[in-house]
Amino acid sequence: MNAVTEKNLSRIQREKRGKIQKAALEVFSEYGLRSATLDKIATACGLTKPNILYYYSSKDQIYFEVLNGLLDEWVAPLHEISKEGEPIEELLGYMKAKLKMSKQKPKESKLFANEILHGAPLMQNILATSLRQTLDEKVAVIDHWVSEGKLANVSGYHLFFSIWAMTQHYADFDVQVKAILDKNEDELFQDAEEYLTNLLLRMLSLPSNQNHSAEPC
Amino acid sequence: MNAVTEKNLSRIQREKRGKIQKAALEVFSEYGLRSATLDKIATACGLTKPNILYYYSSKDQIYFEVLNGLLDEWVAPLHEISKEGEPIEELLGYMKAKLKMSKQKPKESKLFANEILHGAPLMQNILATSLRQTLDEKVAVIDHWVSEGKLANVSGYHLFFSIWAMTQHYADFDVQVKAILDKNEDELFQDAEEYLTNLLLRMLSLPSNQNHSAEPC
DNA sequence: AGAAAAATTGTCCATTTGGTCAAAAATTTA
DNA sequence: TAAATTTTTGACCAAATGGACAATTTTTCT
Repeated sequence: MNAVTEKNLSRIQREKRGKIQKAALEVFSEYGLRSATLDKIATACGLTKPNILYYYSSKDQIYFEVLNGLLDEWVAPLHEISKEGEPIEELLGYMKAKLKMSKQKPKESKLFANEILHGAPLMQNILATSLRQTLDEKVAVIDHWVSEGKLANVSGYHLFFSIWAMTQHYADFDVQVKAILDKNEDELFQDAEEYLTNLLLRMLSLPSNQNHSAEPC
Repeated sequence: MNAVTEKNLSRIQREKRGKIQKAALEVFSEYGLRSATLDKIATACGLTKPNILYYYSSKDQIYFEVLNGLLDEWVAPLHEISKEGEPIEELLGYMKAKLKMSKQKPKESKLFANEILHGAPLMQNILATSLRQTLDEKVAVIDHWVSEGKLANVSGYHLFFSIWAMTQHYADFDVQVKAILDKNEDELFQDAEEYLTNLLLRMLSLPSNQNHSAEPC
């Protein structure tokens, strides 16, 4: 019949599952898996608790679905790093993409942060296989750039760790950031981007000659 | 009578409260406030649940005491930054102190991270007053160094954010880091320190002349 | 030692919460 | 329109859990 609709779900099913997932993201990202209650999710999406359980078999399953549904999107910017591109440009672009996600998707960021913070019981496998493999590839690209003399000599792994840490910090610890800085969000992220751009430029540029022009003394 | 013992607690009280706090740190840092149960804490310290409630009036109070008991220690390295010292040395020292804490006190780091991640309901006040004030002072020091030409021109606030983010990342997201890198902890933190030292050196050194010696072309 | 105070515990309770289920309501299909 | 199917819900249950409390044991003090 309706082989076109994704996963063969009826209109109602797609709508309701969507509502539930959206509400679940709100609640899980704010409270974490355990503190989030089905009642909170139910209230947030205007359904009753048994109705939610008609669409998902358990609270854990909702959590799993939400987490998994966001995973690809979350890792996507990493795939955009191109071996063919200009090294520093590529890495600056990656940082900016991650920072943009922190600004526009803080709930998602917090959801992942919370999951990893508590041992990543549902993701450890993915981290150690899929993410690790992707990262290994990108680190190889960085090593290549370094060996070609297009990039200062840095550890690719730690470079990625620090980009993750610094960009996600503005989402995950926004309460702290906002307790210290009064700026509005636009200003804040503008400043952050400027700061991080400068940081990466200094970090990644070759020490002797900035840019490409070697200018002998 | 025993006016010397801190807070006038008996030997037994000091011992038991210590045990409870230690166990509570384990459990709270692993599970978070809500998922942690008094039974888990009781098991972890070898006491019964009612016995714990003899020393602390509620689970929330235990959490509050643990968090507060660690706060001073947590912020301490910030106070060590001296206006009189050599700027880059001071900031490298701060980074190293924070990194050392991530290595030696990952549970504490996770406890704070979790608290802030979920809106810092018990700390927002402290963040916005005490921490903010201390940080303002230290940022003023950095601005002073910058204006004196002893440091590259960077935003002090964002510099601190990035140092916090990068160092605490190795504790808070250790599961992810370890899923990606096989190194043992000593190696890992050794590499991290090297990487971060390099990063800060490049970030903070004045662009034209490294070190202090201006060597005209 | 004996009394007083402190510490410990077994038992119990109320609330929260994930989940069940049968019945009712709404929707789709024939 | 009537039957079949899907969706929704009110009522209910069992387990988990924070906490109360009286009784008992241990420690301290005189």
